Amino acid sequence: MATITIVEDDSFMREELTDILLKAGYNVIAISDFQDVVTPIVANPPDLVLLDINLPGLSGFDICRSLKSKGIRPILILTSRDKLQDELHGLQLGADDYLTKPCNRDRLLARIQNLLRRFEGQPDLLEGSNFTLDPNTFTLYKGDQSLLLSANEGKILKALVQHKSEMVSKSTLSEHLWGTNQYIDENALQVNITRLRKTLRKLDLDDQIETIRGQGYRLRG
Amino acid sequence: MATITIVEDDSFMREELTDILLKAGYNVIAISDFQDVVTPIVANPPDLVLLDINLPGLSGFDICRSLKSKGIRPILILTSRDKLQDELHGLQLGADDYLTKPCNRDRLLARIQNLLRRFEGQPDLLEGSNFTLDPNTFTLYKGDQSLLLSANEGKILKALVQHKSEMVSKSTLSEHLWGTNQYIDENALQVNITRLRKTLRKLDLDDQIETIRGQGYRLRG
DNA sequence: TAATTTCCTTACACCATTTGTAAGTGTTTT
DNA sequence: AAAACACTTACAAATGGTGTAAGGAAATTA
Repeated sequence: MATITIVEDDSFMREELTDILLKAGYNVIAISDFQDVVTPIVANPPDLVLLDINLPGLSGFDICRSLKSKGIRPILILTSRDKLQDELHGLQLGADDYLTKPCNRDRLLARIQNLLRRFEGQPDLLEGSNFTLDPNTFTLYKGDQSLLLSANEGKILKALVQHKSEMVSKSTLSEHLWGTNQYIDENALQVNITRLRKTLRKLDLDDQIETIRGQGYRLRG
Repeated sequence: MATITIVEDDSFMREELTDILLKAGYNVIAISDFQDVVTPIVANPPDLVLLDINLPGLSGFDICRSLKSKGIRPILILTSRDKLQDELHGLQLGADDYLTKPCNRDRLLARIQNLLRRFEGQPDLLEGSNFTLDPNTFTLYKGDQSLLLSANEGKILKALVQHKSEMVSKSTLSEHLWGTNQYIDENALQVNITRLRKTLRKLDLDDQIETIRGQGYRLRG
């Protein structure tokens, strides 16, 4: 069974987490000395690290990246601040998922299960019918060629690929581009579609995006 | 012992590779049906894939990315074309290393050993004393902040971090920036150093780069 | 067919970023 | 004090991304 290391300074929280995980059948190592968190973890690499980002006097973010640079993954971040910013920063690199405290038991276990499953082999490439998209860097691949999409192109194509072969409404695409209900001229979307099509053509990807009149767009394949 | 899957259409080559790997103590699965390469590999994921990029009628690059999107890694590419371009493309995403045919036995085994060691946990973040650098995306991390460096800034910092606390000569840095012996005004390097320092200061990283008069620069720490 | 709606494309202007050059100032060494 | 070296600032050019506008193309409807 998988081993999970807990890094959490609040002793009550730490024991509760330990209890939950033990009962769920995981091996648990709880760190209680915060002088040097990284080396003991590296010395005995677990299958997952549960990391409180708010440690007294320490930067959880630095610990997170330090662990990752040593190959320790996945890392699930615990945070009491429920500000979106921090979560994004945590995910931006190093962390693989986050959770806000106080956390529901089932939710916690679900996330952990998810990460463990996912990290038996890590994917994170989206496959179209004729191409592959890295949704993080917006790099487009086909055969031995590759291409960096612009932000707008990437957002559109990502949305389309995620709804593989299903129609994506214009308003949905607008949200992906400019956020919810930030209304921009509808033509702006059209222009960006045109530009994406043009870019796709550079890799001989013609006729990938089908337009559904009055509704939205759809990826062919 | 680790399992290695071989994808190679030339039967002579395939048997030779199989032989070498078996004698080295690996479990070997050799694919001989090239109708659908990906699914059998996904069904039985090996610890490493040895992939000939020149398959008749197939795009080895597509296979490569398809495998990676399914979480199959590492992938070591075999190529008979010794063009640098292809190798770079192979590495750009999906492949984790490459090898040109015909290949030396010891070299092959060394590469494989390397990859297997590396992929027990994958790092690829460079750690400075106060910061972390992703040398691929040139993203700079410190605490909960991050920052995208420009190409020049990234190249310089990468070179400095790689020679942690050792001096890096101006000519070496020039090579990292503009390639070997492409002489550009020495002042250009100074300017780029200034810019990097300024950027570092945005994350409160002051006095990171020490100048060694008449010689070059050095990372403090 | 004609009118209307919807979509596509091109050109334009604006902005932000990156970068080498140049010139002047500061600092160290001799 | 002079020379050598390093630092900084400003400038201009190039590049790329973006929304807007306007006109043409295509599909739909009457």
